[in-house]
Amino acid sequence: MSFALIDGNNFFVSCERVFNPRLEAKPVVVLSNNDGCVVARSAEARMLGIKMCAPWFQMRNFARQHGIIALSSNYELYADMSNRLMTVLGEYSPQQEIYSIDECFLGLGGFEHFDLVAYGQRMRRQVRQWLGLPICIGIAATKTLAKLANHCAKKNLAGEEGVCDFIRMTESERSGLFSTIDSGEIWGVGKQLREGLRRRGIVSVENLRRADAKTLRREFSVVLERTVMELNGVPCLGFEETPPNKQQIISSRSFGSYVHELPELREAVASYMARAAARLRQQGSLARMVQVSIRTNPHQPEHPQYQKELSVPLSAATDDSLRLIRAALWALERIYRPGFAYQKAGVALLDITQAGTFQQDFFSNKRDDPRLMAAMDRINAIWGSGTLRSAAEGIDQRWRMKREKMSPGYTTRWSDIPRVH
DNA sequence: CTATAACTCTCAA
DNA sequence: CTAACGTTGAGAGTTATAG
Repeated sequence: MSFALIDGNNFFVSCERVFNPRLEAKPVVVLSNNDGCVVARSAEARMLGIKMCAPWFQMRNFARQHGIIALSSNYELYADMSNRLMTVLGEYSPQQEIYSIDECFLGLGGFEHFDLVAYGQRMRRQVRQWLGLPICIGIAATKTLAKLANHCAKKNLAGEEGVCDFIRMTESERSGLFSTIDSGEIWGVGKQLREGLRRRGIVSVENLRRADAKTLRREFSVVLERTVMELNGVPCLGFEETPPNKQQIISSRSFGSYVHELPELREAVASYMARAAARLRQQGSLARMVQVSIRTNPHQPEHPQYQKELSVPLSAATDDSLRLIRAALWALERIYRPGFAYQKAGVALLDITQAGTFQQDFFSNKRDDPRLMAAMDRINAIWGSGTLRSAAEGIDQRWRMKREKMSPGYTTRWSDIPRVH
């Protein structure tokens, strides 16, 4: 068995460039929600030393000096481009695992007699021509190695023109290459683990690959043991073609500006819960627990800080937005304290079960009417989400996040398509 | 005491 | 111009609690 991992090159920036060629060859960054931090940067922006997750307001001046173009994130656009990308790539194998908005694995079992590098080049050309997006491709015997091969393709450490195939390399070529790569580049090795490994003299990918898996399991975790085996070509990670239902659904967001009063918080919490409940119904599940959290801005320690969350068990599992909103607001009332500048609120649906298999409420004869939610979901599907909503979500929604530099919905909104004069 | 629930930490994109 | 630092989810491991 072998795997390919296909990954978009600075995906969000590339999506923007497809529809705005003036961004080509310039330093461009895309910002997180609320125009907070850098979440994607073009090669030119990276060269200028812009770091991932850098708070935007701190680098405003630097950006102005160097002509860096910043854009708010336009998730509608990226999600739509992602769907197109995944559809095109899915044609290249009967097995596809969509891992994130810009990444997927393809199962290449039975493709061994192919020239896989040429196959990868074909994918690249087609995606470039059909969608205008640049991608890189890593090919190897396990998912962890395919991720690493993709990294090598991106950084031009090995392979040719954005395609890197470890299977085709000799053992000594791989050893040589792996000795030059830091362990932190490996999928599953984050900041903590990298530091722990370094203390034991394990610095490079090659060091880790040669280390004793059982010992590492004892000293770290079973996860690291699997990683080591995967690096040695032993597949430990399965293929997830159909993503399992979520076990928890979270909806949280920072506000456009601080919120002080309960009524505004109530609107936000109701809105977040409506979103979460819609996703719950989409996967055909019910939730038995609702959690609400609010907090001030932890980056301003000189201001009074407050952070609190509360979980509420429901007497019966439900997917009814109105019922879930009532529970969330009940929890919010209990954790709200006046006198603080709230920066963020969130809700979570927990203890999720499949619809139809749940325990009915012993103490209540009230039943949800599924027709109401079905009608609401259909109306919002046709006319846009939020068209029909609970009054608790509010009208003005002044707390909504800021996105001051957002590009148009080029592929999803007729009204946003620029006119040609 | 064990089994499970609840919570914390880490990682990822 | 102001003031200003993301979101979502999984899984492992640890601690608390119930019986």
